[in-house]
Amino acid sequence: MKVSELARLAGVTAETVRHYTREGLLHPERHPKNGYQLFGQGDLDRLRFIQRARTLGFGVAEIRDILDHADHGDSPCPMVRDLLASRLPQIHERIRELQSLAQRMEQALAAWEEMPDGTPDGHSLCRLIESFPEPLTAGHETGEETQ
Amino acid sequence: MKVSELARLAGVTAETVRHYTREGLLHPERHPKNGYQLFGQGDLDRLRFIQRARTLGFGVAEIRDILDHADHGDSPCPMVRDLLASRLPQIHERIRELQSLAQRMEQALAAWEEMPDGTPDGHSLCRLIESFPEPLTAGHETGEETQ
DNA sequence: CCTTGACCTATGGGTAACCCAAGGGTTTTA
DNA sequence: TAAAACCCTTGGGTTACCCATAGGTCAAGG
Repeated sequence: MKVSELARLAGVTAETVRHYTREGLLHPERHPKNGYQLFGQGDLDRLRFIQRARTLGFGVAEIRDILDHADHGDSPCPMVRDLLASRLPQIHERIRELQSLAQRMEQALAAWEEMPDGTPDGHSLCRLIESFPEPLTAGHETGEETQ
Repeated sequence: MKVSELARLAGVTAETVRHYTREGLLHPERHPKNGYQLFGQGDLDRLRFIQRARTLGFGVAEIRDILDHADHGDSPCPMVRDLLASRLPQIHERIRELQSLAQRMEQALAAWEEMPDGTPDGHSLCRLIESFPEPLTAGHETGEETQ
């Protein structure tokens, strides 16, 4: 099958399939005449594996390593377990950060209700933000907010 | 003060200060002789405001809009409130996703313990992942309460 | 005076996992 | 046979920065 059909069967875009192929997760054959990528049933299984691994938080490069191991006949399970175990605390940390963020947002919205309406003064920027606690400038602990 | 001093006072890197300046969040003067960026106390306040807004989940472009409004004498508070209100459900959704992810990871690690050890067969990739449910393109599986 | 080292500048490339547009070839279908 | 539909590759965009490079500037010491 060709790119679009594989993509449709797996529920992703054709671009995603091409992306995985570029990144070395899929190894389609090429039609000798027109250069089209040709996938088989195994590639569909492989793509579904990729999707499940993604939902488990694995990155594309990690999944490539896992698949490479498996392609060499090695069991990737120990690698998978180690990756899972090392990532899990980070996920929990991220959850805590987001819960804290949600709490701050709700707090801000609640505070808004009780404030002198409008507060259209150019002096202050926005009390809702200005009155918020410092983001812990001094301590600088682990907890970069990026994504 | 110069870039590094402002950065140090706010607890960020000089690169971050330059980044915000490039993105139009800060408007330092320029030393006419050497072109150095010159910041004042107001810029420190502004930078702290930016930091607080970031911890509330605002993006750099949004903060620029907020600051621009304020610079024009308009109260940015309605904008802030709307942004907050529209983003909050997404944060909660993201939390749910991550909790589901953590749960799947823990489930996988627990399943590992009970499996026939090693399972070093090249046929299957990794049962821990293969036996997992489909990503469910648009659904909430075994959800969990947050709050 | 001159060098060293710390600081400044602008530019460009990298990150993660894709999405999208452009330009051009191929296959299918009406 | 010609348009519709699909394929290819290349390159640029997304977020919020970080880092490397090359070169200009400044304070202090020898």
